[in-house]
Amino acid sequence: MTEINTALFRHFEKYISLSDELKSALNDRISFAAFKKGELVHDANKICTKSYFIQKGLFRAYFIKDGKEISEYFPAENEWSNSPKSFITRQKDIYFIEAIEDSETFCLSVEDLVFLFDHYPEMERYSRLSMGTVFGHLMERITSLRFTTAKEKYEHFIRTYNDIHHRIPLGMVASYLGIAQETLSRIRSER
Amino acid sequence: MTEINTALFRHFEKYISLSDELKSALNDRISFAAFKKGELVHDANKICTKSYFIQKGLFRAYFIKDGKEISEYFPAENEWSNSPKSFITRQKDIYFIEAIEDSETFCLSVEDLVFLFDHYPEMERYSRLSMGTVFGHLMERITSLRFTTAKEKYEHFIRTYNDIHHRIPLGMVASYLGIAQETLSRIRSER
DNA sequence: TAAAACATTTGACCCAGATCAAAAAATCAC
DNA sequence: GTGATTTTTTGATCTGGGTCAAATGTTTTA
Repeated sequence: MTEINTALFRHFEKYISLSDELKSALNDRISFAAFKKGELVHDANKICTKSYFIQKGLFRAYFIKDGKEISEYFPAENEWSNSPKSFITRQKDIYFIEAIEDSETFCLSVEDLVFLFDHYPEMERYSRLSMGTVFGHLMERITSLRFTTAKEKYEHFIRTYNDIHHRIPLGMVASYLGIAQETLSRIRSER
Repeated sequence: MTEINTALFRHFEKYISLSDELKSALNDRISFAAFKKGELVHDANKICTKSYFIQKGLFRAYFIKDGKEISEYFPAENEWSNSPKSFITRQKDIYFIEAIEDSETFCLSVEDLVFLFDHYPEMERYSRLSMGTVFGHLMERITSLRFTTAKEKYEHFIRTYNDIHHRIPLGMVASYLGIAQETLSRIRSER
């Protein structure tokens, strides 16, 4: 059991308790993967078969609309990252994922995850509970997108991405918020 | 096993297979509840301890902002309805739920659900898988809210709420979409 | 370290959709 | 069925923020 895995185990233990048996099953199935800044982690032209737990670094999930990259969200330290629909349904979806910083991750394949679900019911519980957390974030984001000015959207973003927001280039933040780059620049300058 | 429960069992069986044992456990714990049009199903001033599976009818989840009711979503036939965060965390949250039509539902309490999770791991799996579906809807909605005109938002709404959309009053649709009532009225008239 | 590539800022202009106001239509309650 | 309430429509006006264009700043690469 490496030093490295402790961050990941700690993450699981926020939701369930890990038996030694499950720990070793996880260890057997999870591998290490590093990405350089700008490197493509997942290509929308392929089916997403892997999920990455970010130990250090920062990713960006985005899709292309009218030839422009639209950022969808920014998976960071201690979060899983994949193309959700593609990963679950085993079909292609629209999302690309790239590393916006040099990153270190733990990698788990769908097949291995399915194996874990089938043999360790706690993993189902972990999945249910952790999805609940993300669920809440999505609902908050929907509310924030509907009845707020551009400035309020930006302020909500800063709250959500707390210590990460300054690591994300302005243009990416603008498309994440659904506002023009120029507008965001003006908002920033008047603070 | 009543005739009525078949709709609910069919719903579960979209995700997992139900053993006779689980079926009877569900039967023991699920009760029937009817609501009249306009009746409050859940009050934001209380903790949400029950989840309702709508067999017939239509609900609306909303919250109050600046004294006005903002519709969040419209749970309909063959869907569960509750105040998600309140139900999960056992704390108060901002959502009210009301029946916008005379409705018939099956009711399951948190305690009973927890019991089912603890004794039937398939239920954890059901929960994980069905949350995945909802997850996809939320992500689509986020995309639809960001880069679209009021008309496109309305068209996306009609696609999402397919055969239900004509049962929802205009004003509620407008606040769901985050556009002014007047704008929605104009969009409708020019179709 | 220069020049190419990329990201951010600033300026001018314009329009989708918000807001305010009031009429018309639909629904409800007695 | 009729008046009262609620909901929807229509009209007039105004503004936040989008778009286009160009300047400035910052990274990257060779």
